[in-house]
This record gives sequence, structure tokens and C-alpha cells, in this order.
Amino acid sequence: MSQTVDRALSILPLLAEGPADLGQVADRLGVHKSTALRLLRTLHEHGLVYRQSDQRYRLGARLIALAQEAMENLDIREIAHPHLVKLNEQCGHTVHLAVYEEDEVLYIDKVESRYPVRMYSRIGKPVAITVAAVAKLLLADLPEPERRALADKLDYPVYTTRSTADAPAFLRELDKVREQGWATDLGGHEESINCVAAPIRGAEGRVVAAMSVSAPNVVVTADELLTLLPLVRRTADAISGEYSGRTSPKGTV
Amino acid sequence: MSQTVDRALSILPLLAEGPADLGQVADRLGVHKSTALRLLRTLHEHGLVYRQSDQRYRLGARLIALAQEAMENLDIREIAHPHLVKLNEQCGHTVHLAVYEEDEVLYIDKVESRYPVRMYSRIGKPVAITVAAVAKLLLADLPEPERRALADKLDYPVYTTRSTADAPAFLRELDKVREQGWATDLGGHEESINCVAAPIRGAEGRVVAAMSVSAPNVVVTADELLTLLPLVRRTADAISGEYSGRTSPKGTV
DNA sequence: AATGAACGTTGCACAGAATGCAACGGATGC
DNA sequence: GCATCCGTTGCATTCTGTGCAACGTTCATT
Repeated sequence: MSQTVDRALSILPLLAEGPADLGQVADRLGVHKSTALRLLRTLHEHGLVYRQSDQRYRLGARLIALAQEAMENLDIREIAHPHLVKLNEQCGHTVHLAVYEEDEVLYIDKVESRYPVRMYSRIGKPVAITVAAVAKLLLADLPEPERRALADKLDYPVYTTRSTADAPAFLRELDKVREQGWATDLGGHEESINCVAAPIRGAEGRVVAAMSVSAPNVVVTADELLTLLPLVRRTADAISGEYSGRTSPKGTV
Repeated sequence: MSQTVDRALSILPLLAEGPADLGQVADRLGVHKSTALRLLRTLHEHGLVYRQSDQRYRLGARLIALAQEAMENLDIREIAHPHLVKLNEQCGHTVHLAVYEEDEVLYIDKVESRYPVRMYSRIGKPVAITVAAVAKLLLADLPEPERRALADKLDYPVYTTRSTADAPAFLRELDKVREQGWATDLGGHEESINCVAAPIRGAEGRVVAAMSVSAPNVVVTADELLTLLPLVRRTADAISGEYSGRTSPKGTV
């Protein structure tokens, strides 16, 4: 809507790919160098862009700090965290918390596995939306037209032979997930990693977040992981209760 | 330099404080509502701002994802990480990696303590710059005029009785740190937490990052923590060597 | 040492884009 | 049913962002 701002913001994802010099930025924006310079300067003043010693630009520190604040302000995260820790203490595996926002699912909290073999993931990283158990739960709860539109829009990368193949298969999977109230990812993202996930619901019953337990095959089999399902669902329900204001943390006050 | 972009970017820190509606944003920017609306729409299109169900705006998911990419692109982080993990395995305490950028010091990596009593901190959070051991190392290496200017500009919050009091005291501490080549924070930020830190240097000998080991008093005393200094310095030197290209990782290739 | 290319930077005239206004519409509350 | 509040839209004005051309550096080449 605003050309100048639009151009300026387009620089950010561009720099996220790696450092770039003025000319490269100007070229990729399709504007004159002097224009790119002024935009970069403005971004720089706000700390979103940093100029490294070789004169090239890269994303700046304030961006990281801002994102940090953004996450810490998510109240679901605040409420869920102690529950995630407790669950991790009980089962020992990696625990994730994820939310959906504008066609993306992303992890907003994580408690690391206590086993030496760990799964790679990072808070803030967008989730493999077509296969992750938490993504299925979050998308399954979308209104039907929106869900269908999104499913059509998505790519379906073949991470493994068990990855979701296409939109129809995905929509079928979502229906199943919505009905049963929980989801799994059995080697759909990485051959040797399985996840079980459960939804966290707000006051009106809408799914506001999802949590999962993940573990590699070498630690527990898929069947063993599934035995944790009741525990995961209980934890998710406890968070739901607290988030929607029905119960207070650990019976406090 | 660019008014429109400047205004748009000013919205981000504003929203970082918490969600706000259109009127609030317009007021705090000192612009007309319609102007604020257009700026917010542009930010929204880029995913930096999200409109929650109550119509208010808050920071968006893409911001978090961008920050994530920004961090993963820092090659010092890439190189240092395995060393941090190894150090953590050896001593069990929390290990931090931090960099300096434009008047701020921030953690860019962290390996959690294996002890139950942990120190609070988060990757991406700006560090208490006047007391943290890593901050001292990074600032001590700045060119003298810049260092002095920054010291004058800073606030000196009294976290504890051992916090750095003012600019002169800070500059003296920095001189000491530069001379000895390592730094500590003994209860300067939180009464019961101590840190030992060592610098990581690039090819030209400049300090490009700093790492620290932190532990609360209840786990180890300050004196015990100090016995880890040689180990911390050796780790930092190993990272320095690899970063500046003098040595290859674990003798590979 | 001298030449030339590549890149970042500056000042300026012009045009186009951003601005504030006023009016509209929908929701909420009295 | 009326009044208020808030977000939204279209439009005329003008201020701001734009591209151009020229300059200054740095670096590589001959």
C-alpha cells in the first residue's frame, strides 16, 4: 500500500539470505542505487540492518531483540512453558509449542530432550507445514474454506516416502486429525523421527496452539511414543484450562 | 532519512511493548489515523505485524522467522556451537556466546546448564551491558574514543551492590579486562550468579565475540568457578583459531 | 606510477507518492 | 433509537521520495 515502506521491507528477507552490497540490493529491488541507499540508511537507523566491516549489509541485532520481545509477549507461551518443562521431566523427550499465523506454523517454545540424540529444530523456525503433527492440528481447526484454500496454495515437498503427497491427501489427514483430537507425524519429515501432538484450545474451543513430543527411532519406537499420547493430551488440556481462565495455575489463589 | 519508512519502523518497537489499536499507534506516531492505517497495512503485508482477533495489532510471525535466519547466518555462531556444547559437557554449567553491535551486546547462542538450578536468559535478549562479563570483553576491545563515548552514553543501573557504578569505574574495569584478556561478573547482575568469560578473536586480533560460563552460588562458589577459567580460555582460543581460518575443525581434511 | 573500473555517496529538479481532511459505515452502549 | 467511538475510503494538496548525473575513493591492472 505504501511503495516506499514496501520497498524498504522487501530488503529484509533479501538480506536474510545472506549479506549483500548496495548494488545487489538496488538490483533486486529494481530501483536506483541512491534510492536503495536511503532505504538501507533508514533501516540502519532503526537497527534492523547492520553494516559489517566489508561494507556489506546484513540483518541487525535489534531485529533479533524485537523478535524476542514479540515472543515473550505471547501469553500462551508464558502459560504453557511450565507445563512443557514438567512434561519433559516426565518423558525426557523434546517438547514443542507451536502456533499458526497467516499461512505459517512456527515453534514458539521448546524444551530440549534429555537424551543425547536430539532432533534439530529452533524456536522461530517455520514448521514443515504439510507433515508436522502440530501443523496438522492447527490447520485442521481452520474454517473449511480457508483450510481448503490454504491446502491448495501449499507446496508438498517430499521429505521422505511418508510425507503428505498432495492437497487432497492433506485435507483427508486434517479431517481425521480434527475428528480424533490429536495428531502424529511418523517419519514424514525425517525418516527416523516421530511426533505425537495435542491441541491447546481457547475459551471458545478454537485451537490456539499445539504441542508435541518428538523422539528419534533410536531412542523409542513409534509405538512406544504413542503410549505417551494420554500424557500429552492431559498436559495440553491443563494448558487449555489455564489459558481459557477455567482453572488457575496449580490451584493458586 | 526517509520519513515514511522511518514512521513505519517506529511502529515495531511500539508494538513490542504490547498490542495496540489503530488510534494508539496514530497518536504515538503523531500522524493521522489514515496514515497509521496505511503504514500498518504495509507492515501487515510483509508479515511483520499481525492483526489479532480483537482487531488490535501486534508483532507478527515473520519477524520471528527473520530474526531466526539472521542469527543462523552469523558464521561465528555456526563455528562456535560445537565448542560450546563440548564445554558444557565438561563443566555442566550454562554457556553463552555474545556479540557486540551498535551499542548493544546480545546473546546469540546458549547451552543450558545440566544442573536443576538454572540462570534465566534468552538468546536474542540484549545483555546487561555494564556488568556482564561478555560485555566487558567486547567493549574493552573497542577503539578508545568509541569506548569512551559509549561509556558516557550508558546508564548504570544498580542491579546489586556489586554492579558497576558509573562511567569512570566502567572504563577502569574495561582497561583491566583488556590487559588480562578475560573477564568476570561476580554478582554484578544478580547477587547469586557469577560468570567467567573469554574473548574470541578474528584474523586481525580484534574481538569478534565473547563466551562465558555462568553458574549460581548454590551450585559452585565464585572461586570454584574461576578454576574453570583456563578451560574457558582454551575453548575460546580454539574457536578463534577456527574462525580466523588458522585451524580446521577437529583436524578435518 | 598511471589508468580505469567499480562502488558508494551527494545535490538537485521533477514528479509522483504520501499526507491529512472530511465523510461514511458499522459496532457498541446508553 | 440515538449518540459515540473506531476503522475505513476517496480526494485534493503538497511535501517527500525518486532517478539522474557528477564526484570521490578504493582497488586492481598495465
